[in-house]
Amino acid sequence: MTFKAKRPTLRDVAEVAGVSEMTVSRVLRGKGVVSQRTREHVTAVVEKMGYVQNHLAGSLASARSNQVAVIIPSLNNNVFTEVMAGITSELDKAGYNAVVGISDYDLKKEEMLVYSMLSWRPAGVVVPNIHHTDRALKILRNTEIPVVEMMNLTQQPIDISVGLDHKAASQVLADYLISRGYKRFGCIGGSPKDRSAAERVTTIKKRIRDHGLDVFAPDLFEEPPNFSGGKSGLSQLLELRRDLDAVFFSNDTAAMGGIIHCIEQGIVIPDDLAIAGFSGLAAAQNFPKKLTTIATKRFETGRMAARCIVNRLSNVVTKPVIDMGFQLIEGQTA
Amino acid sequence: MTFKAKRPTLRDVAEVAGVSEMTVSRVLRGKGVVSQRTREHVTAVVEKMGYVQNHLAGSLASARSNQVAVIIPSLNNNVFTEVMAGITSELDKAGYNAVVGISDYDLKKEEMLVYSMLSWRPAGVVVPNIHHTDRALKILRNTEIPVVEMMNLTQQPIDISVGLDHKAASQVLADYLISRGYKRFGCIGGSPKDRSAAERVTTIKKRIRDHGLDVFAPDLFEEPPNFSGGKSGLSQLLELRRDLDAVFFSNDTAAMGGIIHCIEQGIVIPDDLAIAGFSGLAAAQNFPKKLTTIATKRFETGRMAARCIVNRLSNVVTKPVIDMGFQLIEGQTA
DNA sequence: TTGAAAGCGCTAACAC
DNA sequence: GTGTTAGCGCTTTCAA
Repeated sequence: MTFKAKRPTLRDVAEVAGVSEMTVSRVLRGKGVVSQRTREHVTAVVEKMGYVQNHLAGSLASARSNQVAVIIPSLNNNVFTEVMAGITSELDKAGYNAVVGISDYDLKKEEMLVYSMLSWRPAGVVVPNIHHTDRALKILRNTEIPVVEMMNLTQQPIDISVGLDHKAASQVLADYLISRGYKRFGCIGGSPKDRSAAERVTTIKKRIRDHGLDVFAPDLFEEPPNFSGGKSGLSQLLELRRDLDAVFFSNDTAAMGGIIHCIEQGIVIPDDLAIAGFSGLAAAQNFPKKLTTIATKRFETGRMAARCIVNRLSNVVTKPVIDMGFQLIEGQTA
Repeated sequence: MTFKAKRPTLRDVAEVAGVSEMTVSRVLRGKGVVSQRTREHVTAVVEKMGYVQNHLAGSLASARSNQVAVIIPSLNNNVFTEVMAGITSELDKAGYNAVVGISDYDLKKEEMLVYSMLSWRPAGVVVPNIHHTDRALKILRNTEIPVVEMMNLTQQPIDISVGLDHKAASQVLADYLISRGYKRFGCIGGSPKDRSAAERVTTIKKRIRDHGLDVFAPDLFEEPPNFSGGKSGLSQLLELRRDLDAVFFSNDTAAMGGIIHCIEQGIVIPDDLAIAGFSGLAAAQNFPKKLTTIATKRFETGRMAARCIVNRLSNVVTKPVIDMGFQLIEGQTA
C-alpha cells in the first residue's frame, strides 16, 4: 500500500527546519528580519522538501495579490497580442503576473470574465475598449482596485483610459484618401462584434459621404477580417462593384490579404485600386508596396496600461485619460 | 469624512438575507438542496449587494480550483495563439478558465512561471514542449495535478504528451524537396531559443547531408523568424550564396516573408528558387502560390491538451502519449 | 432543508 | 531576531 504524500505546508517546513511558521514565511517573502544563518537553513529545507507556496492562503490572509486580470477580445489578432506583450513586459518588471481572459468580442462573455476574474481578488484589471454590459460596468465601478480601459480612448473612463481616438484617426485616413483624388470607395470588415472596427468604418463612411462621394460597404462578409477574409472580401467586393478606385480594410492584416488578391489578379496598386489599412503592423510595411495605414502604438499601449495599474498600486498619481496618439503612414498603396 | 465600504462577504449577504452563510454558499455554487423560495431570495440579495465571490477563500477551503495554468512560449507566433484558442474553447465548455503565462522561449522564465502558477493551486497545468529546467521538472513531477506537455511529442512524458513528431515531419519535408531534384539548399530560422524549431532545422540539415547534398545554414540571423525576419533573412542568405535552389524556413510566417522578397526581386518560385515552410497556416495557403509546408493541427492540439486535463479531473482514463500527426502539403512553391 | 463548528494555509500585529 | 495569537472568507462535515 502506498501513501500519496500530501504536499507540504508552511507548518511542515517549519517543523522540519525547527523554527516557527512565521520565520519560514519571512524567509520566503524576503520581508522582515531573519538572521543570515536561519535564512540559509530554511531555504535549504524548503528546497529539499520541494515546498511550493500557497498563494491562495497567502493572498487571503494578506488581502494582497500580485495578479493583474487582463481581458482581451481575441488572440487571433496581432494587435491584441502586441498589446499583451507590452502588458506582460511591464508587469513582469514590477513583479506582477498577468492573468489573461479571452472575451471573443462578446460583451456577455466579457461580463462573465470580469466576474470570475475579480473573484480571484487580483490587484488590478485591464479591459478592452469602452463598451461593457450594465452588470460588468456595475462590478467594475464597484471595485476598489485600479481598472484600465484600453485601446479606444474615452473621456469618461470607469477609472483610467489608455488608447487612441479611433474616430479621429479614421477621419485623418479618410481625409487623406479623399485628398488623393479617389472617388469611388469601398469598405471591408467592421463586423459589429468588434465595436472599435465598426466605429472606424462608420466614421470613414460618414466622412466620405460628407464630401459628397460614394462609398460601398455591404454587410455581406461572413469571414473575419483576417488575411484570408481580406483576400476573399476584396474579390467579392470587386465582383459587385468593378469601378471602385479605393478600398478601406478594417485592419492591416485584411489589407495584406487584399494586396495579395491584387497581385494575383494583376490589379496595379494604387493606379487601378488604392488600398488602406489600420494599425501599422510591421509586416504590412514590408510588403512590395508599403501599406497606407494609421500607425498605432500597440506595445506601448499595453505597457502604459500596465504601468497605470502598477503606479496606482504604488500610490503614484495617475492621469485618468492617456492618449497614445496615432500617425498617418502615407505609404505606397494609396 | 467618507467611509470606503469594505466589499461584502458571504457573512454580510447571509445577514442581510436572514439566512446562514452555508445557505448562501449553497445557492451560489448551485450545490446541495435549498428551497426554491430561499434560493430566489438569496439570489436577489446577492445581486442587489453586488456581491462577488472570493475564490481565494473558496479554493482554500475546498482544495479545488477551476483554473488551469497554461504556459506558452510566445504570443507573437500564430502557432501558439491558435493552440491557445483551442485550449480556451475546450476549457470553457467544461467550466474551467485558462491562466496564461508567457515564457518567451526561456526555460528559466518557464521555471519561474511553473512555480508561481502552481502556487495558486490550479486544477491542471499545460506546458510547451519537452524541455524544462531541472527544478521545473522536479516541481512538475512532484505535483499531483494533471500535467500536459504539448506541441512536440515525447514518448516519456512527465504525465501526458500531446503533439506531433517534429523530427519525423522534418524528414518528410526534406525528403520531398530532395525528391523534387533540388540540390543546393538553404535554411533560415531555427534560433536555439525555440528548441522545436532548432530540432527541425538540425534534422533537415542532417537529412540533406545524408543524401550527399549541400545545405547552407549560417547562424547569422539576428531577427526572429517572423514575416520581416524571413524577408530580410532570405535577402541576406541569397547575397551570401546566389546559387541556392531551395530554402527551408523554420515556419510559415517567415516563409511568407521570403515569398514577398522573391516577388519584389522578380525571383520566380519555384523555378528560380523553391521555398518551404512549416505549420500550414491558412494565410500561406492563400498566397499567389500555395506554400509547400507541413500541415499541423494547432487548434486541435490545444483542444486535446485541454481535454486531457478535463478528462483526468473527471477520472476518465487518458492515454499518456497522443500523437496529433502531420501532413505534407505539396503546394506550389517547391 | 438549514445551520453550527472546525479548519483550509497562510500573514498582520504584537509580544518577547 | 523570533514566536504567539487571531483571523482572512470561505467549504466540509455533521447535527438538527
